[in-house]
Amino acid sequence: MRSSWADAVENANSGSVENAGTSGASGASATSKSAYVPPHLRSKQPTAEPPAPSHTGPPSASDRFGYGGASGGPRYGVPRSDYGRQGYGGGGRGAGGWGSRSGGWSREREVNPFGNDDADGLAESTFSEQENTGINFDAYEDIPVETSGDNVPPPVNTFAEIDLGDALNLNIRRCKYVKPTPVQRHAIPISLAGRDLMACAQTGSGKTAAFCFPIISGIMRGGFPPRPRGTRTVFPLALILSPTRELSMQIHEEARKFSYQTGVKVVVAYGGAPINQQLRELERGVDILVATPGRLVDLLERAKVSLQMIRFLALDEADRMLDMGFEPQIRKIVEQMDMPPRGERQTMLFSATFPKEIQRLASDFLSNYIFLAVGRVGSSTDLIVQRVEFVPESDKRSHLMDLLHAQRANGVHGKQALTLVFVETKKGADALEHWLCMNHFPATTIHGDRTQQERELALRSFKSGNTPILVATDVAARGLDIPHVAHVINFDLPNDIDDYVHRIGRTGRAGKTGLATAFFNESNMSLAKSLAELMQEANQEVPDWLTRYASRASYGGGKGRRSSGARFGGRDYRRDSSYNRSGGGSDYYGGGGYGNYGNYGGGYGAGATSAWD
DNA sequence: AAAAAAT
Repeated sequence: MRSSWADAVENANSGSVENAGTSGASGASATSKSAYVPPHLRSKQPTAEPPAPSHTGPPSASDRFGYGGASGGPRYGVPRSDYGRQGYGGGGRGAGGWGSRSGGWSREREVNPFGNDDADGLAESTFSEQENTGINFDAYEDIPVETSGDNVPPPVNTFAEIDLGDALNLNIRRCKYVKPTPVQRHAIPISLAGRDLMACAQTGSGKTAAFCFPIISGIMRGGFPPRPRGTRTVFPLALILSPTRELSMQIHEEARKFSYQTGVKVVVAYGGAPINQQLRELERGVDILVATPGRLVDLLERAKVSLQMIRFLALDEADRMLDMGFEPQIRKIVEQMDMPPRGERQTMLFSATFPKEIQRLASDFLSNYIFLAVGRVGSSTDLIVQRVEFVPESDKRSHLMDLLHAQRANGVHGKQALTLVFVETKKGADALEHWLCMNHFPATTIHGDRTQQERELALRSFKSGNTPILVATDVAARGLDIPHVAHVINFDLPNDIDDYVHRIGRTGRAGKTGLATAFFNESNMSLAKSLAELMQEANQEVPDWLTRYASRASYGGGKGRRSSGARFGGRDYRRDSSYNRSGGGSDYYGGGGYGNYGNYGGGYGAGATSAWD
């Protein structure tokens, strides 16, 4: 019989995971780098006269490797000499203390992104407690972490240990962040040291701040180049790419808070919305550009945007950005336009999952990078109760109805308990939404066939609790931070276990518990093995019938053991024996290209042990 | 086979 889902959550097994220390350094040897050449001194002639930097530009390659690159020994804590140090370390000047913009758009009045009248938002009562963040800080203990790479900078325990600057520190307080999350503790020092980074961490664990803080801080330290004259082309200093429009919007909103009154301007550009308004925003000035790939390519081809001045590149949901659908566009943006090559810019890749083959592709964009894997808040997926039920295709609707009725009966619905239902197709999403509405369950839907307006309306309506059921395709699977999602239902299971991981990650966020229910039937056999293993590793109850399906050889294909590692995120592919045997960097795989993607099930089963096994 | 991402 079925117990209520609320009971299931309550009875969640919250066994703790043993804490694994950071592992020893291994991985790629540093490759030699040529000295940094500012964009305006490079041989390639720009389409327009680029701005002359008011400083020495991005850190030189040798500087970038202050944590033990090719030559320099460890230089922990040594201040950067190439950055103007006036105001460094908190000169008490508040906003703009590090690098005041010499011209351009800093004098424009900036809208308070915190949405309150208390522009400072610093009344003691509001930032002294954790309740506003909704983050369960107790769950932060015993988070397993793995780092690898050369000379990994040590993590910090408090924001105070990091010198991000007065203006940014003020915004951290305004955001009511009390202490850094695990991914922030590790990733921020790595980024501030100028190192490239590949990070596995769930969204909702503070990932956006983990790459935004170093970018904002780095831009302020580096100083703002004067605006170019005689051209309408804009030259952002940082680029953040994400796979969906809504995620780009979300990152933009967060980044605006972090950069409030720092003089750092954040602009977002994505498709489905009028380009003219985005162009106007860009022309008013941009330091950090948040974008989806298609619209950015459009802007680049129209020469509205140049990437010549890029100092920081961040790819969110990096494994999706490098999969079959996106890889050509990303390569075009990163390798075939005018962005400085790896080693000259600083590159950060973030995702909750990082299959080995994708890591190989990603290493093309990185230079002597550090790999970081951080467990979820509360360790792994302990905070999500995962259930899988055998539901024939024809019974799915009535079964869904049963679940929803049970929730309603338990008073678990409305604003505080949203339900996110994933389906496979856009048509299926529309059909299910319609059917739910007919049956008096207020639902809406989000998928790629809807207009951008409809998509945004649907998301707002869901978030507000107005329509507490959202039927979604995979457009909503990644990155979206929707508070109060209590239940994720995989009405149709995805074919890829990593997609499953991202989907269920929409609940159980920020240290809260959640429930994930999957409808499994004959058409999901290819997922049986990986799903059973994933649930087992997350200490979830695996039904016997699923174990039986999983053990059948004919169904055991798929990916075999999870490519992305056991409990979360993944493992540095450079540490695999095949890599170590090659004794080289990514060049060894130069001819590998993308062709093998999808075949990476074999080959490393026994070798893919994790630090927590 | 599907979804996402430019017009």
